[in-house]
Amino acid sequence: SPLSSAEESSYGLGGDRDPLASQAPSLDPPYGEPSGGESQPGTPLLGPITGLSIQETIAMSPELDTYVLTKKVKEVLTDNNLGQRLFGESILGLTQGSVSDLLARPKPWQKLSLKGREPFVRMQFWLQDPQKVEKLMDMKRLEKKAYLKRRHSSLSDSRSVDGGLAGPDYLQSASPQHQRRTQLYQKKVRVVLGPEEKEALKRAYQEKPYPSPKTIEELASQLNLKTSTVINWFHNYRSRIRRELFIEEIQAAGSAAAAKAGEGDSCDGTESDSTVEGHHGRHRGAPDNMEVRVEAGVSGGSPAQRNCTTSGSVGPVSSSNCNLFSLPEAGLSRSAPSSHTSTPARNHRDNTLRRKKAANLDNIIHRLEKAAGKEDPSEWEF
DNA sequence: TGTGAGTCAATACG
DNA sequence: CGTATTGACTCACA
Repeated sequence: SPLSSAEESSYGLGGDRDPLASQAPSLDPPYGEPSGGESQPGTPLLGPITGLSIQETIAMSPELDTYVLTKKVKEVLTDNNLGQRLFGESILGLTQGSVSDLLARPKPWQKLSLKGREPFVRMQFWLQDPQKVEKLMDMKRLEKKAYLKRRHSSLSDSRSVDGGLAGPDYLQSASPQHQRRTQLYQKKVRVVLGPEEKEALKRAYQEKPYPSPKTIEELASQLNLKTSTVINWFHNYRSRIRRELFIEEIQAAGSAAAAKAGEGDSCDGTESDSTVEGHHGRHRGAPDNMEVRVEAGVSGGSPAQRNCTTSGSVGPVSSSNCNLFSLPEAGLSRSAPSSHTSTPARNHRDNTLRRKKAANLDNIIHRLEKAAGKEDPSEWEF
């Protein structure tokens, strides 16, 4: 809501944190953005035509089918050999990783915040642009040219190892707005949790999705991790599991009635094209051991997530959850394709299942407790 | 202060 | 190389 003026400076829409925009040849972040002026009431335009600001455009945007949208985008990109990085940085104003994530598991439109809808609106506009491919290809060429140029000069310039650390140099000058100013760009080492640590955290999550500070401390010391790492892990895990549930909803709603999506998913991998339709390519692993599946559900009173197309989003109680009750089923980590057991501990699937069910219940309880504080049922948020 | 939503950016993977 | 994953961080909000 306050997207309006708030985060102008760097993040959000005014976004000029875009490395490419400021330095490289011309690449403006997303579409319009002519007003070079630092964010200001000016506000960037999204479409060439509309004279609306991005936020206005987004706010008015009709419901988009994020699943279909991303599918088309992926199609166009791959068909034309255009990478996510280029697309993300020049069209969406996002990094490659974010684009990958967005394209792989888009959240349903209704579950997106105003800000979260922005990338999708941009995708929509992009798809409508008859010259989308040409434009991107042009930028690709420009980049390559610039790259070769840099490379050439630095090579002949004796410094083979360009003075500035590896990586696209336009990224170096770009400031993530925070710790960058630190001395000599400390690469920021990423903590990588070991399999057993994750295993332990997942187990803890199963018992208590929302651990108390005390529990977190304990976990941290037991696993020899920083408290913040444990906290972050829980935040991320919860959030990612939630997203998987959303995706299940889409799939359930999409292919609902018909052949109830069961287990075997086989199916082509190249996609069919119809609209909704479940997306089978299952193996897009969810965070490791968490593969959520809709169990039964469908037929029941399932509100059938009126996601795509129609709008009948009338539902008084914003429900969405009969799927909350679906439980995750032990999944396999990608590292162990064949028969489970990527980790020793995974023998009894029953126990695991039971625990996951418990975790889901805890989750539900947690939400109910929060909702309990609200009188009007319409305020209940699950 | 804690949480969800969005992202970033390092790095694992192919 | 390009893509996928994921710990950490920023924000808005209650």
